[in-house]
Amino acid sequence: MTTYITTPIYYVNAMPHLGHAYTTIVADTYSRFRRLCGDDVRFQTGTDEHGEKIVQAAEEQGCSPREYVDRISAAFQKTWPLLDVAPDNFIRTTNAEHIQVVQEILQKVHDQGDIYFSEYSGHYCKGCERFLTEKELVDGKCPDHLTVPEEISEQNYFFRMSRYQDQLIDHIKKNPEYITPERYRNEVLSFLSEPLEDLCISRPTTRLTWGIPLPFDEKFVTYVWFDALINYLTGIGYPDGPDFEKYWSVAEHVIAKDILKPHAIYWPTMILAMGLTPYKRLHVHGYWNVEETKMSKSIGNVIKPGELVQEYGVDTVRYFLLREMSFGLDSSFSGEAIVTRRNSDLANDLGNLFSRTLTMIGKYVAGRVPEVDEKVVTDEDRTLIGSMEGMLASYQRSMNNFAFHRGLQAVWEVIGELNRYIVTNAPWELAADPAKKKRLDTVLYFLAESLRLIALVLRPVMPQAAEKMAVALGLEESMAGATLATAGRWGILEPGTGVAKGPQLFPRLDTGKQQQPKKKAASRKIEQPTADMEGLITFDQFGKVDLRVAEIIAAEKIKKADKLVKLTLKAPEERTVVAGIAKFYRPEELVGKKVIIVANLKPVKLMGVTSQGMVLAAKDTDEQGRERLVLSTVEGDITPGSKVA
RNA sequence: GGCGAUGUAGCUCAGAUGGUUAGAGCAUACGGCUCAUAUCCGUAGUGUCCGGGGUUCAAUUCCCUGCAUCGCCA
Repeated sequence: MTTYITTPIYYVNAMPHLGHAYTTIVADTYSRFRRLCGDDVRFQTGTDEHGEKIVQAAEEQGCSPREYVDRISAAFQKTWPLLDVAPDNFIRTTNAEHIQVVQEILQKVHDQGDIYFSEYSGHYCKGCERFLTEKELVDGKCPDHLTVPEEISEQNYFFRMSRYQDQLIDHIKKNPEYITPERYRNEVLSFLSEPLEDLCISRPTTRLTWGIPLPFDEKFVTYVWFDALINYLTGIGYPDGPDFEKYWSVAEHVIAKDILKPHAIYWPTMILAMGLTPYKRLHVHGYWNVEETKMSKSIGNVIKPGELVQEYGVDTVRYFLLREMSFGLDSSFSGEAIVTRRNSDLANDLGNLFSRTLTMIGKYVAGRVPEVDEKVVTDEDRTLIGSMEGMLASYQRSMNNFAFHRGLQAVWEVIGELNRYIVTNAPWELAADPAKKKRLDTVLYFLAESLRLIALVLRPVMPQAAEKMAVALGLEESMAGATLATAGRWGILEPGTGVAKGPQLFPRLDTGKQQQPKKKAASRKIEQPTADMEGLITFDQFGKVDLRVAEIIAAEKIKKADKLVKLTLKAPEERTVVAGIAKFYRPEELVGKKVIIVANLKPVKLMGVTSQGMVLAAKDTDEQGRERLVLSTVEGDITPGSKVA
């Protein structure tokens, strides 16, 4: 498979901030994830460098536009390695190749009649770099910049976006995943339900020269979108580069919600006008709210990615951003939230799990991965393998859908399970008894192998921590080219592998608050049955459930309820039980069956019928997603009312 | 003004084409363990599931309406 993932190219009127960092980390993580899946991946980011604001900013700083954009673009290029972001290509709209391709495309689209010349006038706001409508003005001023717009009459070139409107609507409707999450797809469709206006794509050179000249009229330069969006094509060698076909057919764009319209409307219509196939998916994310206000360049509460990394570490920053934000929604950002995530998820749960496991392998089995003895493998062990496999599946599904928070949640669920596994198996007790050596070996193998899988799936999110884990587990070389197909299975770790605990993976960070040592409370014994771990119950607890064999002596469907059947049972007394099995059994075929019931369930009224207990049944789903349900019964003849235990 | 989204524990959020006792993490209290990074495990909670009406045997879930917040459009 092949993957082409892009970030927007960032406008160089501002230095890199949290918003840029998030978008780019998302794209980087996805690119690493697809590589982990074995894909041929191309990941591109870059800078957008033309326009009026750039000229202004350069003037303010007393340098030429060229010097200015070189400097800011360099700042972006220097920022990404700090975040462990590794694009395959960094494109700049001032590149000669890009400029040439933009001009070729403009000429082609112009030649086919999709670009026309027209005159209009209006209130032009320099800050917005666009004309404002009367209604947008507040007291005659631009509401965003609080300045009075200039009255300008201008001739310009327009792109016939409207010509491709129906084709675009059709494409979006036929491809539910074209724009995700769904809320943004709906927003675009709602916008498209009104006729589109054509798009102004030029600026006269009398007003702006810092842009790409129109090939068919040298008195004009291209204005923003026809220049910027085309980077997605020029970056992979459009029109005839060898990689173009390969990557364009699978192009996926990541953007923040503020540039939804250009990416979901302008860009696809441009693509259609060029005669290309639309990109594959557009992933739209929300904003980070900082201290209750939106991240904005103009407000000034800008968070510098480099400083974040310096303070918390790159892995923590990446983990936090991906874990904390539900992709598509807004989230709030605070140092306190980062520290909480770092300490509880990374230091306490993962770091400590890793540390205690490696220490025990060092102490109890001389630092070598031990062998599993099949004879001492328990049901709990098999459940653990199942959990790890379940985690791998749900992780992959979530990462593919850009639900990074869910993917990480799945990983942390098994981390919790492993911490419980250590407590229930208490390797320190096994180690104290030489007769339990094989069990000890098996438990430690299960832990090490689970950690190997965790290190594998964390690679896209926290490359450095995952690498440290791999090194400590003695598999740095075999990890290098590993994919989920080759290494994402249980039982790969070789017994005998030398394991060496390194420094702490994630030292705890100071919360700022003084940690009060917990005072020892007077111990006080309360006798009560307690569960040893979630999901397990004690024998006493099990003993409270009164399971019995019951014979169905009558059955009738409850009217107006499509799932419910009223059963009369002999167990041995007669009782009424309502069961939700009407979709799977007809009443007449139920009579005479001996089923297993929970006899001491608190009675409950369903559809006006009091149900005294519950019938046990097993349920699954076949490959078509159809549900199947089979009643639990007993093998052989036995008196109704017999206890099941 | 039009369209849409959201409103669930102290905080951040899951949730079910309507069905027993509404969940998770963080925070809090208590107990246990000692392999581990003052970590880990267990137990305990608290909820007008935004308000009001309707449909239904049954609504946090469906419908209507109001309020609040947010987004898109005009």
